[in-house]
Amino acid sequence: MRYKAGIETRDRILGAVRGLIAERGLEGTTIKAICHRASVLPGSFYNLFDSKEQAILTVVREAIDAVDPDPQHLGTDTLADLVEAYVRFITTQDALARVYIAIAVSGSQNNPELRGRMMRHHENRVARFTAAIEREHPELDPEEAERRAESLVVALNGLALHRALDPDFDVAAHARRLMETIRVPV
Amino acid sequence: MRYKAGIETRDRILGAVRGLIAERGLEGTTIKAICHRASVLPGSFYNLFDSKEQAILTVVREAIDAVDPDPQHLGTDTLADLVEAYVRFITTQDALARVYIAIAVSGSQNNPELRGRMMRHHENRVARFTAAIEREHPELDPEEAERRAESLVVALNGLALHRALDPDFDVAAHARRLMETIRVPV
DNA sequence: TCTCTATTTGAGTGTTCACTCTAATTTGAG
DNA sequence: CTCAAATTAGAGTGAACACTCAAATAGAGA
Repeated sequence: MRYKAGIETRDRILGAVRGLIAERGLEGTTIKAICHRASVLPGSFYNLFDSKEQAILTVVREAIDAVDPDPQHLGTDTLADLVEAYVRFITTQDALARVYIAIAVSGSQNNPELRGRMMRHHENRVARFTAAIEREHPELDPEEAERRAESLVVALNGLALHRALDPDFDVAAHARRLMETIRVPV
Repeated sequence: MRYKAGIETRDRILGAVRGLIAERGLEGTTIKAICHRASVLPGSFYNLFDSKEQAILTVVREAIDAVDPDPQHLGTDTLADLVEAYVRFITTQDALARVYIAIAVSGSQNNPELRGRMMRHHENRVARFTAAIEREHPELDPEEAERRAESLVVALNGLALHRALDPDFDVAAHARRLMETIRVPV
């Protein structure tokens, strides 16, 4: 992939994967479908990617990164920012959110590398939430702050899960409720 | 299926499906694997089931029912009972819990019947939780009780989701924390 | 322009999948 | 004991899958 054409094709393929995951789920994302949508033949696909899984993981990585509103870890975002970013992710990128959950449940089972990646992502997220909570509630014991952060993150994932089942589920309202529990005195 | 042999074979097949889903997930639950584990040939399988999906759905129905500790709806279980039953389900039947989540995410997408079933199940569960909360906290506005019930149920599903990713996750402890938020004054 | 290599072509490979079909065997009610 | 129906045997079907490969083409540095 050193010529312009190759880069363009790669982009087209990743776009196709994104779209297919969104519209037909992981199951419907076959090589044939990807190639058709990207106007490419299997040979070209395998000239640019080692496997179908690699292409999908590239897109999944995007999904995981999309959860994070402050990739540079400036440590300035509020709890509300973090929650809002996740709610936006769930509601506007629900296909990617679905993939995120699907990977968490089935993909991580027999794929230690992927499981490790998801776990690290979770821990980073909890750390970000913990820091925000500590900044806003200095009166809280740091350990208690972390416990609340983890509870919140896990509960937010529950919202994503339920939203996958029910498109009318009011994620934002429930997220607001969850956030309020952080303020409860010890 | 009118002879004893047929009934036994059916049980053996369902046991195989249960075990395979537990150990290898939905993806690993193929006809070949089912038949091998149940010591049966494809012809026998299709003499008793119309399709692979039918056999899997039978097992999934079990999983859904297993969540419910009081099938007769006597209306006597406490909130702690309901939460504990779900925690036990998540921790001891984690394979079924995984299936439950997997179905919720991917199965419900293009299967309206299944989606309807899951939605009804969710609503029933929320109703049960609401009733328990109202019994224990008569001071709460009924609508507020229902909102808290739904938040709790959805958050509990988040615990199930995270437990699928991390087998060491302390579901019981987090469930206890979640339950405490119910007691928070308005 | 020449040349090397990236890229594309598209038929083809081997595997796995869910499922079928016919013939043989077993079952149990009458 | 009989016999119709239930059950089992197991090879076989066609489709879909991810992936490969040798040959053709196109692009960029020399």
